[in-house]
Amino acid sequence: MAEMDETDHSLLRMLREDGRRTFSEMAAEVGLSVAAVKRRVDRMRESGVITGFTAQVDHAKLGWGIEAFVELRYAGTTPVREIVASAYTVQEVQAVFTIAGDPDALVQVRVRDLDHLQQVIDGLRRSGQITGTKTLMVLGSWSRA
Amino acid sequence: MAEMDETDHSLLRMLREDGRRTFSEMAAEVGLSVAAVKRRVDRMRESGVITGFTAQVDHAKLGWGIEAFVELRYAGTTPVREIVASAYTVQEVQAVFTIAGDPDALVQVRVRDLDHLQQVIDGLRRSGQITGTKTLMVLGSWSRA
DNA sequence: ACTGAAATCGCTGAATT
DNA sequence: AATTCAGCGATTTCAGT
Repeated sequence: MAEMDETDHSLLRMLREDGRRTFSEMAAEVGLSVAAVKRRVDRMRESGVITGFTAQVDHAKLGWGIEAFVELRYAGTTPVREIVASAYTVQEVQAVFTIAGDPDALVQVRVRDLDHLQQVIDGLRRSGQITGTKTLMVLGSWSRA
Repeated sequence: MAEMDETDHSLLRMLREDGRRTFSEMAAEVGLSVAAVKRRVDRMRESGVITGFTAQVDHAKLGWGIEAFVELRYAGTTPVREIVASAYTVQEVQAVFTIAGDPDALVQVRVRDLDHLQQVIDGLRRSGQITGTKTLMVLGSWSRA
């Protein structure tokens, strides 16, 4: 677990709110020099606390308006790495969570329309030793990020 | 739905891979001038395709090592906005997805340990007209981000 | 819509305390 | 571990095409 003081937490919060905020802006806000802020952010990257930076995208604006979670149940003999690997081969899969208990995995997918969702679910069913699925269609989502 | 050409998609892909990539780098890669690239990225922000930029964080390195999804079922009379609002009052909630059918909502939480998880689930149960919960503990996760 | 140039502003590393 | 400073590179705006 990384050593982080209050200033580091402030910088991290600022970068989560706006990943392109400049070192100068942040330096003014925390009351340090630009070089000191850069050093701290570099350190958070090196220690692995910050794993990267990314643009946040409104997928609906790109015509991928449908989001769903698919609960997957696998045959008892399926190893975890195979569960993940098989789900991941489906391009529309955004994230895979392996789960303790039932279901075995929760897969987040993003698709253009319901036909497309049907195809993706079929793809998931074909991609491993799957014994059952349950699809949770997302009506709305709110994220703290 | 926003009008995006192939160049826009390339720029968007680059910014999803590294949200702090410079305009100069991207300009070299797509074969346009820096000013043209800036104009396109500005346009994607204005049109809402890009909603922001953020730092990606390894929460386990900060001591928040446990992730879970909690399926929530509400009393039939509960309006959606109240479902979201009540779940959101719990600080450890990372995201709320309202769902068509059963369950009514899927809530992603991040906590320090199992005691903490217990408290968060109790908090969720208290925060609205909840008739049932089911917790899915995440063992591992892989994201395309 | 893109280019190129000019001015501004921010980043980076080295020397210093 | 923070500061200051100097050199360099990136951003931003604008006139021209």
